[in-house]
Amino acid sequence: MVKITDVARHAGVSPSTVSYALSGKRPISEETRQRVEASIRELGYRPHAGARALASSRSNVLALVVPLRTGIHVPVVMQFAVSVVTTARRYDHDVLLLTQEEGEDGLRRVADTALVDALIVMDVQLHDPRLPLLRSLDRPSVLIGFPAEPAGLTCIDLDFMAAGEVCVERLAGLGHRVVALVGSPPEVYVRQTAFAQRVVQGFTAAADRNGLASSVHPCEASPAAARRIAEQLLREHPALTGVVVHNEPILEPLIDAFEQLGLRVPGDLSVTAICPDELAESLRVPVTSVALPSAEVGERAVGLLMKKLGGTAVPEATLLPPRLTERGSTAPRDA
Amino acid sequence: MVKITDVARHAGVSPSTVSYALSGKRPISEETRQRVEASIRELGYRPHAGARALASSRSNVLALVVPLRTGIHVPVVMQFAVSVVTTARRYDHDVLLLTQEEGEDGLRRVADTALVDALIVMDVQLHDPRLPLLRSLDRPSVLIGFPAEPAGLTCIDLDFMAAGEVCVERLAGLGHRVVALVGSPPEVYVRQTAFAQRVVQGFTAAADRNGLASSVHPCEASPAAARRIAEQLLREHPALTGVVVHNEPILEPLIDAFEQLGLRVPGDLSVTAICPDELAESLRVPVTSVALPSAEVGERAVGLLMKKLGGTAVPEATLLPPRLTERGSTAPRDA
DNA sequence: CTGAAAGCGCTAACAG
DNA sequence: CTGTTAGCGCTTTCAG
Repeated sequence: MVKITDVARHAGVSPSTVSYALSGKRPISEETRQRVEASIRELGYRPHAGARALASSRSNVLALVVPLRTGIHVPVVMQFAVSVVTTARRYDHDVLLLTQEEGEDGLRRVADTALVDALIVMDVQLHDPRLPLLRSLDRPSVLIGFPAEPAGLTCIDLDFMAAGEVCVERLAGLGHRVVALVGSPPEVYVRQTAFAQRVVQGFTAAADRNGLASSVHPCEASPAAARRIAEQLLREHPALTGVVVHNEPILEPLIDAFEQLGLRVPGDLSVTAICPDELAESLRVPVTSVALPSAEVGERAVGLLMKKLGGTAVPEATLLPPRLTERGSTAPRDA
Repeated sequence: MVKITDVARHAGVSPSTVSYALSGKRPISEETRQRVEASIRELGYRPHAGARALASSRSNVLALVVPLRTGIHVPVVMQFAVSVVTTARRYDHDVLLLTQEEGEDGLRRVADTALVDALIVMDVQLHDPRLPLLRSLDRPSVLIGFPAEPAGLTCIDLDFMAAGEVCVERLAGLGHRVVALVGSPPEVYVRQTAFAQRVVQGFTAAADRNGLASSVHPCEASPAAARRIAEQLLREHPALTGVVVHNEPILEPLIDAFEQLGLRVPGDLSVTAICPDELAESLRVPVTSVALPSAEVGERAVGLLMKKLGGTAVPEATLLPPRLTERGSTAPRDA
């Protein structure tokens, strides 16, 4: 293995000069830098990660805790993870993958052993058991999602309440008077996943504000459940003309079900969704939707972490404003 | 930070004794071990990962390279990743997440900097550009999937050829004489992803062997594409009564399309699939399928890596035999 | 702008 | 069964 002293000897400089040439933490004459870089290339030198971590007390690794629960949409998690890894690399960091299964012990372990410099935690619950730990850890963290008590933590997420509102406002603007929210599977609400509840809040508030009749319907992530919900909606809310869907897997089946029940989208029924743009675009009926910006959230989460690692203060809360894209699934209500 | 010398002093032993008590690499008297463990607990000692890696030249971290390409089924990747992480933890290892985007440089980087001890590479192509690198690396690796030239590498995967065969044999056994394979999206074949081609080989060979008329149809992963394929099949192969599907996202839409075209499953048409059991079970018509054992592959990949890290020789090729589960989508052909 | 040298915290000979 | 000690390879004072 070629080490820094080898490079130093080969370039005719001291090890510290090689180190500084690499880190840029002190000025190096252009000529010296050239020689050092040439030697590095020639010898194929790679600094030893462990040695570096030991000497600098920085591992340049971030922990990413991904959820395993049911009721979450896997592609979103994956997209987010990829975005975190890609962004971390831009900052010269790597990403250690942890599953939620590891729980608090896992977080403590990777933090206390200095395996990672900082943590990103996905799928935060309203009363997440990991919050006290994260607050007490000596390493910075960023949460994806907002708990009930976010004080002392750094959180980022789409503003789901505003997203729910925007969907309703859009439907109201098109003249719809009776709307329904088809939401995530029941267990998601039972677990008190913040984002799901926030959508409900926004949806309901905006409906009330606009004088719309509204109802909320959790829904399992299966086509059969979608069909049942569609039938139930038509039966119980015959005047319904606007639906907001916050449940990726059933988006297409639900629209299919409505059409099979004789309702045209958007002719008889306008549909808006909160989901990734790629999904909304790819459906048979492209759906007007508020984007779930996983990639952006991942990017910004890493950015926040880097600032914190650099000693810069960051806002405790970052709520990304909803961005609604008009597609083919919404239309004015028939007069 | 509490370090090993602190523990040693507190327990009245030497640092090496603490180290050995932790690693079990040499016998420690029961009494000493008790004292050491008590001190560790009391002081909340956690060995520094970097120091450990430097001194032992083992980071206890595995690299996992996940694919990003289109045409792969995300939940399978995720399930595999989770299985790798979970299994790695059982062996006291962690997992560093790399995206395929990083390419060969990324692999070389994490290997050469000693960030990881070993690598797991998913989505291996027939002529994967990373193969020479993996062969030359001084760290062990395991590939998920088989390239054209697997010599000198450790590979593991479901035996996709046998899987294709099993599906056909099953249909043949039920009396079906005309069968079709609805496969992965065209780009998957263009990329020469080994597993997709192997399914085709097995499918075709078994069909020929059994004297069945057969055809192969790559298919995009959209419901619309599924519909088109269904129509095309009925038009071009009116005698068709058996279908093998190797394309998760379209499994349900395809069956829907067949039924909307007037074909009952399994009454008029028997369907078998190669897909995760959870998917096959969850469909409206539970589908007879060969399981895609992501969890098992992940587990065994880690197991192989651990053996290699321990200096034990392992087989170059591990092909998991297909396991077909009978569900509601297959029936004997009408006489 | 550069060098010398003191660790970072742990492991693994070596010695007993 | 246990202790002593020499590194592992790098970063970062301190000194010039």
